[in-house]
Amino acid sequence: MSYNFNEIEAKWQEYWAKNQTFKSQNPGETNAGKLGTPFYVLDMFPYPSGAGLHVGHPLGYIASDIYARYKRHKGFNVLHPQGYDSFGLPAEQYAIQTGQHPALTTKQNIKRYREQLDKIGFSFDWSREVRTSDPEYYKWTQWIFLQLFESWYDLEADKSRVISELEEIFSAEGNSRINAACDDEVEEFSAETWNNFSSEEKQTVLLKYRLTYLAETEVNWCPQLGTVLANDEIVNGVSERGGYPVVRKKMTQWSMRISAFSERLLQGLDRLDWTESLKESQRNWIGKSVGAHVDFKIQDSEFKIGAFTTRPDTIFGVTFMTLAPEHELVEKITTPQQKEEVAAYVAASAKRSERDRMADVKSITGVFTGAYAEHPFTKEPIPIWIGDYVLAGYGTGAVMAVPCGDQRDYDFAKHFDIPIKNIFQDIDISEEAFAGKEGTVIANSDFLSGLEYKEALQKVILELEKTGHGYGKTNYRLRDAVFSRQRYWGEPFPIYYKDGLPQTIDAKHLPLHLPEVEKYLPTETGEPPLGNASTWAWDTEKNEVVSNDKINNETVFSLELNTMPGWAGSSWYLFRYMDARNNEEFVSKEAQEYWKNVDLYIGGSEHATGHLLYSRFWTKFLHDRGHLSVEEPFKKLINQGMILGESAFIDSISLEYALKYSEDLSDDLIKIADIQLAIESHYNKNIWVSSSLFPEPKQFDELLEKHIINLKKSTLEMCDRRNFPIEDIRFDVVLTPDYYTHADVSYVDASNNLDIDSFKNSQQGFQDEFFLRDKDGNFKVRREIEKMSKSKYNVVNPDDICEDYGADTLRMYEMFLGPLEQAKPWNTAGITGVHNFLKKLWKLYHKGEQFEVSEEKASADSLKTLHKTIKKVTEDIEDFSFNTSVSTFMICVNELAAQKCNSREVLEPLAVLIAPYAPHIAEELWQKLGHSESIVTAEYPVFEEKFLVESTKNYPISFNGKMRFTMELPLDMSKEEIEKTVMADERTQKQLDGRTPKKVIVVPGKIVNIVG
RNA sequence: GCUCGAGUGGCGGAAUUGGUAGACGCGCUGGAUUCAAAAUCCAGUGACUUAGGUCGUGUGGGUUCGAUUCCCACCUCGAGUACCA
Repeated sequence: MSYNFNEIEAKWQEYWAKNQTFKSQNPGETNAGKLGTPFYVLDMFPYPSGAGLHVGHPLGYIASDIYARYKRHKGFNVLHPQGYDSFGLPAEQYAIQTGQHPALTTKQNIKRYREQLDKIGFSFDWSREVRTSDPEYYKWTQWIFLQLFESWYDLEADKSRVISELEEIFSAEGNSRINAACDDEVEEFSAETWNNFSSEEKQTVLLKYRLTYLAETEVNWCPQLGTVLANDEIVNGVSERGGYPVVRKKMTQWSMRISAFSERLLQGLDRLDWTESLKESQRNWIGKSVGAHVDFKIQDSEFKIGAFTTRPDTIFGVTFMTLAPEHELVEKITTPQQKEEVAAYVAASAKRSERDRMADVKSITGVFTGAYAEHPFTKEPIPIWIGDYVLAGYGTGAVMAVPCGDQRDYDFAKHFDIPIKNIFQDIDISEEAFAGKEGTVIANSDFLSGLEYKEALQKVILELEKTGHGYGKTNYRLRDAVFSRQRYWGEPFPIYYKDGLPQTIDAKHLPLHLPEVEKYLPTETGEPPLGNASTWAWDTEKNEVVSNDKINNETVFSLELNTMPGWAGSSWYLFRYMDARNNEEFVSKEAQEYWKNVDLYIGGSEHATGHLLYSRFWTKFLHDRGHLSVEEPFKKLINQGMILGESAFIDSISLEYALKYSEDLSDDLIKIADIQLAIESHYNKNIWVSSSLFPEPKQFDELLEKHIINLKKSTLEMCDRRNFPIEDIRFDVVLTPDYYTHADVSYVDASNNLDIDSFKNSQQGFQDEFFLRDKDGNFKVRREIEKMSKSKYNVVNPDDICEDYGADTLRMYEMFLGPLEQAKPWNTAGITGVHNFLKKLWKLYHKGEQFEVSEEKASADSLKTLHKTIKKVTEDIEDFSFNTSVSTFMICVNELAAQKCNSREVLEPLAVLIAPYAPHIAEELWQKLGHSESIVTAEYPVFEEKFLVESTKNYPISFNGKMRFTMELPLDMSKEEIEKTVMADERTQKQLDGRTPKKVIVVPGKIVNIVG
């Protein structure tokens, strides 16, 4: 019986679905037997795009599936769910173009995804599937939003607390003593003032403390997408999705006070088993810097400028200050003489997009305000400048410039001829600034002179605090995250507005369903798409959504028009899987305490500063508020490398031919033009050239010549027809590489030959073009590695691989390609090797067409092969080194085949061992071996050292470190005896050629090295 | 610029603690089988070579009896980040 993979795979996929083989039990749910230790394996949430899965997507899913299946064999109660991050931009963009409801598109895409996933044989527990766009799911996303709204951050206790406790504190002692995370411009008030506040005033103040708050902020506005974007959604100054320009704009937006968690998010990294590079990205993103805040009084003014610096020890080197153009004091302090120049500069820099600013980091621009600050210690006047190298969003938006110690300040000072004061002992700063810290001695600095960096740092902070000019401060680059999106396809906020202030809809009335709209575009007045909904008002008496015309601002109010961003739903989904159908809570306490958090998370590194940071933030928050027992969502995380596509390119050349006539005809321009036009219309097509012709110009010329002869012939014929004197026409043919284009890889075979006919028929515009083949009659494409994408025509579909080779082959081949974390190109060339291996495996259990397994004792060799394999494969799985375990299986099967082993004693454990990798074939063999239950929970084979014990070792004998020959020696032989035996060997004597060795190194069980 | 990775045959890659460099697979070469092809099986396959050897893991140095592995300097490529005071 041959290995009929299509039949086997369909059979077992149906069996698993029917028997719910991978359904995991929560405590209390189970009726039979004891649950194993819980183990949670999760893949990063897929967005179901219209393009479907390509072979790159399942890489991580296969790895996690192998691990999940392995853990089941080891007796764990494994939670391995899957679902869809189904809100998002692409479905909405598609809706705008086609009018099709994004819910419909999303549903179709999910269906396609599911079909593709099922074909690969994943062991997902589909009974727990979630979709973020499902009201039963987003009800809880809205609920979490309400919890955030009802919370503030106590920096003293380093913990989120419920907002009513803050109100109590305010009414007892005001806000002067409380250390809470809040907006910058909160004013101090006493308990008395607070208690006399109106309800509106109180709400306005509280909004500045809530963990999600409404405030006018500088946002990244993307006009093409019609929405704001978070910092992590912008790549190189353009939108991550679509690549559209992004500009700065002030807008009233919901934000998340993630900055309050900066330190905890940073510290928590040390306890996570994540890759160092990923942790490093998060550290950089959080961007902690320790230094001081220094206040500079402005001369002849009531204002002062606060500046953050990491080098307060260099304060005596300050020779100017620079403000960001957006800084609020700019307008107030600029002197009348400078007003015009400053206004022009501010206006100009406001117009520059983020991208322009990034593209142009080299040119130094700035303008003097005319105002002077006062040095806190020397009381000397310091000129205040503005410059756009200072970012409004970082620190206070003001820099105390120390040109001798900071290169940007140095360059700025040089450019505008501002003095540079050297405050470093024995350091030359005539060419560039000196940024060194350790070992530097401060000079020229009053009470800091003669001190080393560290001492100076401590002393100056002490002095600043003593004189009230500043204090030690830690700054973070991490900004609060903008949470509003001016889009349709997202979670609606459970918020309505009363007198311009946001009011929450009580949790018991959730979910607040996404309304239907006619159009998915912004309204004519520029409001978000929800502004198109006619039934989008909240009736506070009936507690339901009612028609907009009922709005009276007494009992019926207008609802929030923004929706939540994509990361809302994905920041907590891991907990929903634990208890996916719970209608009372987002997750039950028991279920969460049982599963805790994700033990193994596999996904791409592109989520480093988005999803992975936001979900850590929400987990910490929900933990603080007592809803979760854990503080981190993902214990161990592995980034799978991207599978790249091998694009196929075809190149075209153009023939430039000049027609030259004899003198007397040369001025007959009309006729020349006529001829040229005729030639061009005749040869008005691209000439595509096989890439095999490029490296060999001779062959190329030869082939081309034929072509040119035809060209000449037809030209001459034409001249003849038109009564043109042809004798004097000369052709100058010049070849120039013209342009290239992608050819769909599905028309290219493994040897890079293009199936020209199929290609011409499928891709528009090539029907009449000319393809120049090489002398073997082939047309070869040029290959190049690129990201796998539909637009590059290099997508390989996993369904096709499953069809041709089977899912088991696909699974093993993807693992065999190389280390999981490494990016690698997809190349089908090697897939036959893996497929042949599975065929060989199948054959071990068969004799001819018959299944046949012997009940006799296996040979010592076969048992050794088996146990060697158990050992290596188990170690490899634990290390996530799946590529080497595939090799190990190949070696195992090759050896067993050579040993002619067909003993049940070996073949039965082997089937279990390979089941995580190739589950379908393993199930089939398991059934043939006589088992009625699925192999999925079969016990994992136990490694026994005794089968590997050897009595001899084939010692490599090296001379000066180079291996020359090997010698079989007993392992229990002593060092001295080994040396004696080796020295006595004639090959040793031959190598030595009469010399006496200086030294003989014997490492028993390892090596012998003879020196001399 | 900074941070983190990585450089090994024709290709993907292996060598887990410093101990036989190139496992395993692809490709290629030769052979068996076949009318033929596919499939399958067997053998070979780092380079050079005077056939004894010599060289060989990005480059140059170092430590060591012994280095792909450890240390120093440099080069190249990839990823992330970018005026962060």
